[in-house]
Amino acid sequence: MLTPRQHAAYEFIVGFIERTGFAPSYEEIRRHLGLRSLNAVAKLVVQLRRRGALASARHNAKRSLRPLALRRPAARAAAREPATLPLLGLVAAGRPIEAIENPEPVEVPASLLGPGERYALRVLGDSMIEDGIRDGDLIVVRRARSAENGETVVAVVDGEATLKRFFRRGARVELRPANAALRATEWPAARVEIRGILVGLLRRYS
Amino acid sequence: MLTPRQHAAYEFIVGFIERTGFAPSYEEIRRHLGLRSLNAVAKLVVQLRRRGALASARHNAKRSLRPLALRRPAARAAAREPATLPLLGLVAAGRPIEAIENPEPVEVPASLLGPGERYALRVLGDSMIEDGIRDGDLIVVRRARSAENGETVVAVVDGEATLKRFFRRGARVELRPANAALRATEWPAARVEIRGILVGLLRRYS
DNA sequence: CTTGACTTTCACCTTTTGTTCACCTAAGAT
DNA sequence: ATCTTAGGTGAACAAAAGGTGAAAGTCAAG
Repeated sequence: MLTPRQHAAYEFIVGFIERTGFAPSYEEIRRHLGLRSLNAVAKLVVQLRRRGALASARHNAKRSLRPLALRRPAARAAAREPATLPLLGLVAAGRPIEAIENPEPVEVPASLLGPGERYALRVLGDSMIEDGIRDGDLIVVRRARSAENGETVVAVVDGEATLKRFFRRGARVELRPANAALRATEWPAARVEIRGILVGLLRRYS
Repeated sequence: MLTPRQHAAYEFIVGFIERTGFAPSYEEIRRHLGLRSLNAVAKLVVQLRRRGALASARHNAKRSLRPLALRRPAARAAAREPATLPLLGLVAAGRPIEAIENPEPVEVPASLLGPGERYALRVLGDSMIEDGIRDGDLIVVRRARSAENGETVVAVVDGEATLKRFFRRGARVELRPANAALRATEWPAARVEIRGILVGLLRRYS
């Protein structure tokens, strides 16, 4: 549970993101809360992370505050059945691989469901390893045709499906892997077809 | 079930959270109940926790009162429910944190179930980030008292729960984080109590 | 390579708040 | 009658949370 101060900070951050599409800087939070020291903001952010209200981010990543869904139970729908999504194929990594059309159903928890059409993919390779997405993971994707900067998307370029972070650069689009060994690629926006946005991940250790 | 006094306190707490989004302090409860001593509040809170109306919290955590769904048994018999596991608490990272009692259920897909008793924990911090386990992830753990070398375990050392890779070194045990910024620790085997082995992971992007 | 915009950290201080100790009262249960 | 449990009073305490100011560290873009 948050303290009033933390709550105020959290509300501001969430609201800010909703209004502007990007996260506030510490300075902006400081001003809004009427503080004098950035350290106070930093400490609040630490608390919010500790309490699971904000996701932790790459060190020093700017404007990277991201609310972590601490969603309230929501009017639980009627008799729920174990929900399944179609496993549409493999999404790659270093070397993109085509998606196959062989929808085998996989069960996912309701917490990974939500508005919009969703499907599952198996991750192949290590291109997103620094974002904690590993070879063999099952990802849940919400079907979408556009994305916000920084979101992780399933995109098809020249018939090859990849999982990358999405950044719009004017008329071009950057697809950035989370792997220091790989380069970001940039394409004319028209050549990149977004197929969905990453919303969940399932991993099994055997 | 609850005594009238307990009920009054509980109602106030729940209402307060609904109104403000955060939990009341003991002082605020005291005022509302017309008490003079904080100790009276403390005792009521203890009762409410004992009776499963409130979740237990970290020692000294401020404004951490959290109502626990007092779900009545309902007809949960035959109806095939999505499988759930108890969310037993937080497992840390840099700074280990206590487990909570009074687990709340979280739904997991059948693929993460299997032989043995299993439970869920919320990951806090980045100690295992290089293994793709991130802050806020939900992990599924199979209860076990021993582990094989290299397995990722939930272990308790001196009352602190951590998530680490396990290695046996003769009479000692090495607990190795997956984070270059952190050091592996080594302990006499007797001091390390293994609580379970990591078998699954669930992440949600918001 | 430098700059500017940001995030982190350090040292140190104040306030808020949960916990505990000793002791008291009333109402049932044994 | 007395033991146990729920509720209370009041005071003291320790830890967590919240802050100030300044400095250092990072990273992407120019």
